[in-house]
Amino acid sequence: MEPIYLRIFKDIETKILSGDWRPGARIPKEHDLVNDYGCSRMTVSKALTALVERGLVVRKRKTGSFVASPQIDRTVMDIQDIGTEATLAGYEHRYEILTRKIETLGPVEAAQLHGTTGAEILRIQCLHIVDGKPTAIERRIILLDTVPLARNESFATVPPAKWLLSQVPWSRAKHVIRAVSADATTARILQIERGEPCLSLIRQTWQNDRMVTYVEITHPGDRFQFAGVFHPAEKRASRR
Amino acid sequence: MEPIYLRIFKDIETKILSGDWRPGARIPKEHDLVNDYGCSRMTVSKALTALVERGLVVRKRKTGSFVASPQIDRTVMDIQDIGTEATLAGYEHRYEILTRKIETLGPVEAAQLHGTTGAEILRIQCLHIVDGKPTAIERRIILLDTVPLARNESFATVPPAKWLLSQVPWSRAKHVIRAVSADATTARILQIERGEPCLSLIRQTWQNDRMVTYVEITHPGDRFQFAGVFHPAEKRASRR
DNA sequence: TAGTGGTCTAGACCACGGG
DNA sequence: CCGTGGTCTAGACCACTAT
Repeated sequence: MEPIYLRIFKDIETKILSGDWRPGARIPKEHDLVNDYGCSRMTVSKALTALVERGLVVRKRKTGSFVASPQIDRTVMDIQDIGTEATLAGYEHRYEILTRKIETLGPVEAAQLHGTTGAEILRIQCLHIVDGKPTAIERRIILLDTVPLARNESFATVPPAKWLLSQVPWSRAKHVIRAVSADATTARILQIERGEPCLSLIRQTWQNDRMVTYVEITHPGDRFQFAGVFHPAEKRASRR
Repeated sequence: MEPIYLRIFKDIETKILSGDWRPGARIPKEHDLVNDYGCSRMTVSKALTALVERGLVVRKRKTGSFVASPQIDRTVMDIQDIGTEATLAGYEHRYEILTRKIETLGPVEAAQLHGTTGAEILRIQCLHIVDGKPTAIERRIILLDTVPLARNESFATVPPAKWLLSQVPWSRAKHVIRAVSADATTARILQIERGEPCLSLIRQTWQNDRMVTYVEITHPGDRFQFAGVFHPAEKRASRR
């Protein structure tokens, strides 16, 4: 027999992960959940505590409990949004859209991303400039089937990463970090020498087994690093 | 007034982090803690649940609760022990000690590591070979003040990372990941061209504000990457 | 002030697993 | 078997904060 608190936990988790309950939405008050499930308030509380710990829920006295805002990377390392990060670190940040076009996914890429050949995608390239220096190239694919609203979004004012966070309620992500050589194009855009080492972060994101986005962010090796302080189970990380 | 469960949590946490209770040690049974703190069993249980969640404690029915084994990186990414990882991935792994000598920490390095000039250290260089190919150079400093037993350890059979995990009960760690160019020495040892991109992981570890070790692990960019799948708050990560 | 979550109790029954 | 943790109750009082 499955524990009641786990059933409550899973029910709410499902509602949130599926996007049924959007970030900021109100979660039934504890008293109501007690009635719904016919259990004691401690049991409800245990489920909600676990949801808070999982980062899906925030609780506020007097006002109630709410669906938290998605923070895919909080568990790993905070590379979610170069702009926000740079600002926090006290640097000026801006970005330019280099290209933006709608295509269909070719067979090679489809295989590489475990996606579907022919799926309609939005392909974007951005250059991020921090403190006046080119700091990252962002090469991104957004699956228009999963995020149809992207079709009409120019990304002129809101960076793709930030915009996506507001559109897709909660996600699963895969990260790969590599060291690569700058190819000719990359070198020119980042204003470095060809062959210089670059730090490459690839992130692929899904919601409910539907791919949301695939992005490769390439940083000059000498202008970027990932850093984090951790004591076990305190998950904050930062980058410089 | 601090909640009782938090007080219990902190008391036990302190005992474990300080090394007072070693990994595997028995934690007082819930009934005893109920008596010690004069509270109900639910309150004790709440504290223990939080300790499990933090990774400091494991609980077993009938047998009791115990101090967990330290797993510094479980919260971040599993790069703790190249040998174990390689074996898990199905590759053959061996390593060679290149140098091993006792020195004192010079002023430059001391400043860099926020350590004390003149502190006695053990300096080790290892080469890790996975699947027959040089895969990582490990350049490590161990503070002999903090880990005196290292003085007599040859590391001929047990890699430094693994040995340290067994010696230092629990730690705080800082990680930095960078892309760097292979210098002449590194290139020769890793059998790559000079200037080729390498992935560098630096990890500095403390126990109770005393530095334990500082290590830089340098991988050829084309033979190594960090990868992880995460859905928020499920912290498993792996590397290939 | 009133509504909400935060904590706590003093029991209870059950599930698991070592002897 | 029986000791241990796993879960649960039906209340209770308190702390915080929006109104």
